[in-house]
Amino acid sequence: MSDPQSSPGREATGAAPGERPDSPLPHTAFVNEWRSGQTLLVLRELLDLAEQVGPSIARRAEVGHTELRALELLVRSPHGPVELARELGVTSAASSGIVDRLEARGHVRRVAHATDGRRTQVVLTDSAREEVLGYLVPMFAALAQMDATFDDAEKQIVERYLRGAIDAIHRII
Amino acid sequence: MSDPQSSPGREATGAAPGERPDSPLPHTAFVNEWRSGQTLLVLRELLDLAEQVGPSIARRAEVGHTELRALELLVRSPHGPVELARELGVTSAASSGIVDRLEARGHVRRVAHATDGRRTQVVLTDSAREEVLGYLVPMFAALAQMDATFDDAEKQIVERYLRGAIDAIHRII
DNA sequence: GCGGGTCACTCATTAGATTAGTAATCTACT
DNA sequence: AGTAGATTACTAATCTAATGAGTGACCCGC
Repeated sequence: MSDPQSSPGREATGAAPGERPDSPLPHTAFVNEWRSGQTLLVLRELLDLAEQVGPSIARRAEVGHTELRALELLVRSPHGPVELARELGVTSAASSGIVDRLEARGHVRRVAHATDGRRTQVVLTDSAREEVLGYLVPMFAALAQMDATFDDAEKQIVERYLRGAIDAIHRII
Repeated sequence: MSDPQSSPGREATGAAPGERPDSPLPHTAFVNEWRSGQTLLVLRELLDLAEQVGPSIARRAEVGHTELRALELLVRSPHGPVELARELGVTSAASSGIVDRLEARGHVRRVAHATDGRRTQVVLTDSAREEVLGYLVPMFAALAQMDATFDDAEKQIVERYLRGAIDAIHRII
């Protein structure tokens, strides 16, 4: 997500001896041409920042990055280990380890499923819920406070922009 | 950053036998009270999505997540290994390995620094620059296209919102 | 009541990070 | 000019968290 604007390591039309002077490096050429607007730059700054949130909280909470993502899922509702694995994009073997580590730290409990003897429900403990939310709530509160300074007409414009950004990102995901 | 809205695993005022009925779980209570607006939900959807971009591209490019981040930095300008380590938030030992792996795949070259005998410049090869930009350009192009459908007054509102979001996130980072 | 599918888990291996420590080189001070 | 302290790049040993492969328990439709 970093800014590909300008590439000091290479001239736009630079050519090594023996190469054709305008050798086709289409993406490089495209990016060198490109001057994006202020709003787009701010959006990209936000997207870059968003990538740092997870790892940063995980460090402070002293859990792995994937473990934090598991905790975030578990804040919403209990999941089985395999279900977690699917949502996290890891193997069920990895998920077993994730639940082991979270259980060892007292963040979750394994509870047998009521009707299906194969299943286990991984349930967040109250203390873990409080801790996870304790990390997230300040951000959500600050976002809500910021959001409240916009009237409905403005929010509608912003929402259209944000949905546009989501669609754009979905093109490469 | 998944949605902490609603917590089916626990009643808002639920209390285990022997506990005080309204035991203080302040963050949980706060979140249970909270109904956030549509725009905020869309913003959070965007932030969640942003976290997936890096890993998804790294998978396709068949490089590690940190290696991709290094490549993104190197698209902008050459860096020394230690400089990379600082920007990536890893140790210099890890950075040595990152550069090793990128070099082995032909994505970067190590070039001796012109004046400082201690230093190495890690330089992106043209093919790697093209490849990295090839993954990013479609998204940037789509974002620019979307951005172009907004007039200046609208962009100003959006920009204020985005800057507000950046500030909010910075409170917990 | 059997067979295919699912779930949770274990084991061995691998990728990628850490800590600790080294040699080479640069820079500031006397 | 000589030297002390910083900085750079790297190596070695170790740790963590992932993978792939495979196991046994259990569910459900035929």
